[in-house]
This record gives sequence, structure tokens and C-alpha cells, in this order.
Amino acid sequence: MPRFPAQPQKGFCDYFPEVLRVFRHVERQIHRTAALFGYEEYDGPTLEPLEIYAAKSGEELVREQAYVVRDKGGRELALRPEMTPTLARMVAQVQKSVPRPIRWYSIPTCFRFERPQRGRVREFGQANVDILGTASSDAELEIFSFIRHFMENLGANRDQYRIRYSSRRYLDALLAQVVGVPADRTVEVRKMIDRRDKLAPAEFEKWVRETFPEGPVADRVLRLHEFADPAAPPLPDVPAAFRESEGYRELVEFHDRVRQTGLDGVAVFDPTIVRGLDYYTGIVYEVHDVGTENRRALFGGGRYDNLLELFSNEPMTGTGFGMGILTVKLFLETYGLLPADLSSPPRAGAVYVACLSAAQRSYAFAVVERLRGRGVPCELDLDFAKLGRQLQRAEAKGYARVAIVGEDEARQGQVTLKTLAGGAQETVGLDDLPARLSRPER
RNA sequence: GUGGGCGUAGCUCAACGGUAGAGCACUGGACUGUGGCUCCAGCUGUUGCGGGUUCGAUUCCCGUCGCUCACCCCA
Repeated sequence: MPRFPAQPQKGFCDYFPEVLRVFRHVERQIHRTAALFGYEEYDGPTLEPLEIYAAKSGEELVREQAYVVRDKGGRELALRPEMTPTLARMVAQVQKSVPRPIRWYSIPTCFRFERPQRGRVREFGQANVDILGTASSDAELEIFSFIRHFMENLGANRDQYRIRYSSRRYLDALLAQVVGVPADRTVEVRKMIDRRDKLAPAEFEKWVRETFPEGPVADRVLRLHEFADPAAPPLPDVPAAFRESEGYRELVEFHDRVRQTGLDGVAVFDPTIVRGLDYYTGIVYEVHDVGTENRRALFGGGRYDNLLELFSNEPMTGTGFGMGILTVKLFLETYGLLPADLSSPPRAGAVYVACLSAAQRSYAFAVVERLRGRGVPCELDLDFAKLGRQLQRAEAKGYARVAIVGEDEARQGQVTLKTLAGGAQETVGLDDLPARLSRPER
């Protein structure tokens, strides 16, 4: 008899109960926070036409990372590598009929064909939170506040993570008007800035100087990471035109608003935040672990002004983030933030019913029927093993109390209720049992 | 696609040329209806796969597959 491998496909995960509890814990905090902010949950198809990613998401995401399937009609479909194009497609259908701004969230499963490693698998859960239909950067402030509440719900403190933000428009203006990068090379420099953290300083400098042999431009590129106040880039000869650019005004105002709303403890301006997805046009942001153990961004997001145009004549702007459930799980593990009660199944108020022999099985069934009818969760041992064995199983499964059903109990319409922790036990009539169990065990 | 590490019992790992082992888990018993501690017994293996060197390979060499970490990219 040939055996198939018991392991799942590379990059795909089996979620055993004790692991799934942790993922669900993270998701629960998303649901809680969303409810607190008035966001409604939506969901969409796992398969989408490949073109909707090809148009705006970025070449690599589509060409190398997309799972592409061809259906029987010959259409090229992709297992969604991200949720935002689906969101844009859905919003296009209802944008004229729903009140704005639209506050929606989802926790989709997404797929990317990449080499798995710490914090990255091929099938992954990603919470998406978006607000559409308002151009105000107060939307970004709300998103930052959302992130802070979410992290607080998880037990993280503000010294453990940081929201870092910048702006595409600001960076483009800065590069063009202050640094002196030719228009046709801004994409190249963006990539360079994005990659800076990953290279040794000397290596980065060498790369920059080789790319821009003309010294002044290289000097300025090398100093881009140094400044914390977008209103005051520490570069010589900042032209007035830069201060009048939309990118400058928008980001400087936002930077002030971050401070005014008390978010500056968790959110900082960082000119090196670029983001990989092509559709971002305005303020972009990432959330990082402050420590070094988790390099990968926990969240990534930004504002997209042109995404709706793929599906609608009516333009609509939006901003939002994707958050990896797995990366957040690693963060929680790193800082010891997982609640202790996640280590065992939830058995609050539940009882394990031990049945000593087949002769009492009908009575035992009546016992669990009665309990469940009164809303008391219970599990019946089906093996008639010796009592010690059944008590062990009850404990291993996380039950605090066991109702023992044997010959005497069956005859008298009772059970013996035992509390495992102390070992105390009492005889309880079947009619009194649900009420007795609804009191907390001691 | 590139580079490092690792593949031995269900799990975690030892043995590093000379008869494949331990702990945990599991099963039975000491203890016929009372668990956690202890003790006894039992169970599980083509040492990932293929080839080479050798009297002899889990061990050394080559290939291959798988896992993992890092790079690229990203949640």
C-alpha cells in the first residue's frame, strides 16, 4: 500500500488546534478593533482575473509570485496575492450607493509563490483595513490610531513597535527638486532607498557613488535617512519650489497632525519608507518591530488614488494596510504577549463525562444530553476504560471537572462530580447537575 | 534564482567507520470505581532516496529530494 506524504505542500500550513488558537486570537483582536472603529467586514473571491494585478500591483508580484490557473474557458486567473484590487473592484460596484467614507476590513487568505522562511509562507492570512472616499489625511491618522488600539489589544506597548511613514509625492518632489535626481531615475533611487537597511553602510555608499558618479547627488542621497522632520530636510539649497509642492505641503501638514493627536509616540516620519506596490500614490506607512528579531514589516500600507479607475469611471481615493497574521504571531511570541489560556483548549464551565462500562452507556448519553440542553459543554468518554485512564484523558484535554457515571450512579439517577485540581468530589442528582456546574469550580 | 545549516522511532535528539540508542508520548501492569508522583514490562526504524569508497557506512565522498535560515521581494 503506497503512502502519501503526511506533510502539506511547501509553504502551506496545517493548522493544528493549539496553533490555530493563536491565529484566531490575533484575528479576534482585528475584529474587536474594527468594531470599535465602525469598520464593516467584507470578503471576496479567492480567484481573480490576473490582469487586475498586472495593471497596478507591480511586475514582480504578478510575474513571479502569482499562482496562475487557467480555467476551462481558457481564462487566466490568479489566486489573490493581495486583497486591495478585489476591494477596489467591489467598491466600484457600490461606490454610488453607500455612505462615505467607506470603512471596510477583511481577513483574507492570500497566496504568493515565494521561498518560505521565517514569517513568510505561500498561503497566508492577511488582515486588510481600508478607508475609502475621503482625501483627508485624517483618514491616515485614523488608520494609525486603529493600529495603536489593535497593538494595545494584543498587549504590546509603544516601545515594542513603530509606525514609520513617508509619502510618495513628498519623496518624488524631494528627489527631483532637492536631491537633483533626473526624472527618469527616480524609480531606481526609490528602490535604492528602500534597500538601504539591508546593506552594510559601506556597501550602500559604494553602490550610491557608483550609480551617481557626479558627487553632489550621491552626497545628498546618502544623507536622506538622517532627517526626522519633513519640514526641514538637512540639505543645502532647498529651493522654494519644493516647499510649495503638493507632496511637501501634504506631508508636513500630516506630520503636524500626528503630533497634535498624540500619535507621535508610536508614529515617526521616515524618508526611507517607500513600499513595493506600484499603486501607492500618497502617504505610505509600515509597522516594524523595534527589536531586531523580526525584520519583516508587520503591517504595510498607503494611499492609492488611481486604483478604482480600473473598474469605474468615478475616481475614488483610499488608504489602508495589510497586516500579516503570521508576522504578528511571531511578534507576540518574541515579546511573550500570548495569553496563557491559549495554551490549552477553552474548557471554561465544561465537564468531562466518564462512563465506567457499556452497561451505563444509555444513562451516560442521557447525562450529556441533559447538560447540553442546558448549555453546559461536555464531552463523553466512549471507551469504558478504567477510571484512572479516563481521568487522565480528562486532564490531558484540559477539563477541570469530571462527572463519573458508574453502576451506582446510573441506578440512582446521579453522577459523581469530581474536581480534578483538588480531588474533591460529591454526589449530585441529575436534575441538580446543570445548576451545580454553572457555579465555578473551586 | 543565489548562499549557509539540517534530514536517525509519533515528537525532541544521541551515536560520527565496528551489533542503531535515550527522553517524552503511547499500550499493559503494580493499583477489579479514582488521575497527577513512582516502579516494571511492551511498542515503534528500509538512519530521506540513489550511487561510490571500505572487510564493514547512520558516520566519509558524489548526486538527488525534502526541510530550514538568509538574500531577492514582501504580510
